[in-house]
Amino acid sequence: MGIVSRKEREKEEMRRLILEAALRLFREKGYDGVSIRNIAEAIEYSPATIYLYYKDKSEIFFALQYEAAAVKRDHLMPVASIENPWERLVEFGRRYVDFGMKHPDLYDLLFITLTPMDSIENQECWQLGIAIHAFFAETVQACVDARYFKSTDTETIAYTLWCHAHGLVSLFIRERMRMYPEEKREELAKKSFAMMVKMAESL
Amino acid sequence: MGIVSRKEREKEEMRRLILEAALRLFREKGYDGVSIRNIAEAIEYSPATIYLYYKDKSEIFFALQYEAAAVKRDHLMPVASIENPWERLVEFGRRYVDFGMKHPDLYDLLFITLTPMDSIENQECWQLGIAIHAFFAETVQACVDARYFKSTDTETIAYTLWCHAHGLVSLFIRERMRMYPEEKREELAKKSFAMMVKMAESL
DNA sequence: GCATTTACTAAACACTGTTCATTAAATTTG
DNA sequence: CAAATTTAATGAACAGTGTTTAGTAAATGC
Repeated sequence: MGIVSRKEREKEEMRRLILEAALRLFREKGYDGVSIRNIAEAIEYSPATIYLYYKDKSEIFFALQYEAAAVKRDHLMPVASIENPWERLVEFGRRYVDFGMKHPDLYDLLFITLTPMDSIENQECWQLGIAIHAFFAETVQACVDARYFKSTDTETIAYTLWCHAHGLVSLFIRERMRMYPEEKREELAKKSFAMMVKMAESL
Repeated sequence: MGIVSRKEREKEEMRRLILEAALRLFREKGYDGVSIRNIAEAIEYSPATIYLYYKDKSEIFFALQYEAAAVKRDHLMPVASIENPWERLVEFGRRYVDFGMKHPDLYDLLFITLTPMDSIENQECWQLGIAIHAFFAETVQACVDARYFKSTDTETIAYTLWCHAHGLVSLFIRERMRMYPEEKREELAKKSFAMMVKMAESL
């Protein structure tokens, strides 16, 4: 292997170094709480060096959002092997909520953060997200096809289920459950999920 | 009226001036997109003057969050006059979603923004929010008492309904419905609300 | 009229994202 | 091998941020 490929490898290593430092810092202090200077300090390089590997702060954000989408995919896609569409759907939902609770910063990155959403459609992370959503929509369609619901409005069913799951996770991780005592919050979330499953059964 | 009361009045007018400029700017550019200097420029005072009326930027945020909660209360509380608890609940939900769609920045302020939530329990805005939530919980309780649901787990029912409504609004205003064509999004939201009402009927 | 309080601000401090000229090292060329 | 060139990294700067402080000028109290 010539020096060209070594250079490329080193460049890739540097990008990883930046990304890992950024992810760790973002998890600790949030996107706005971390500066390029903080990241540079963490990897013991000058701030200007970061700009040799990423165009700006938002590009680091996009790269991390892709990582987050990949973690989410690995967390959810195992349910693809479940034959029964209804069981597959329920397990998908359970894992979606579980992902949000276990990785609040990644969930935030994917579904709440507003930052630079302008050209997101062109980003890899978006493509990955679309693919996972498509799998979800197909699973709902499979349930409709197998007459698991009275309604046949697949799109609305899928969206309604997503709304509930997203509301569940985002109220939790954005600290809007303070009217419930800390130790009851997770239990309430579990009960609500179960209730939604029951409601969906008679949908 | 002595000059003391005039001074107080002037102080109050100044606070209003700051708040109105801040609210307008926050709506246009978001909390992070607006600087103290921007607000100062808008009201034609120096940045330091702002600090004579508000301790820091987060106090302006709290004041605005209180205004937002008041707008929300005015938008929702008229339903208190609806006698039938189920009709009251449905109308409350409709207006909750409507408030979020009509005032995305206020909704954001109340239910999504993370900013300085540390000591929020002591803030007026939180008390107001708690009161509105309590009214919602009481309405659900009234429905349970009147046997509108099979389930009697009031807390979980209320929370589940809230999750769905919040998910609906927050996915919309945080731009996570891009997989649906722009012109279909609001219709989908309406359909989903209707579906949730139907589901709740058979809860 | 003079002392005091009030209202306000210019300037500074320590940050931020980002750019650019410069340096030092690695690589290619003669 | 030495000279020329490309590459990698940075120090310093620019324009912005939230916030504090010292100082001024006007309004008020005596």
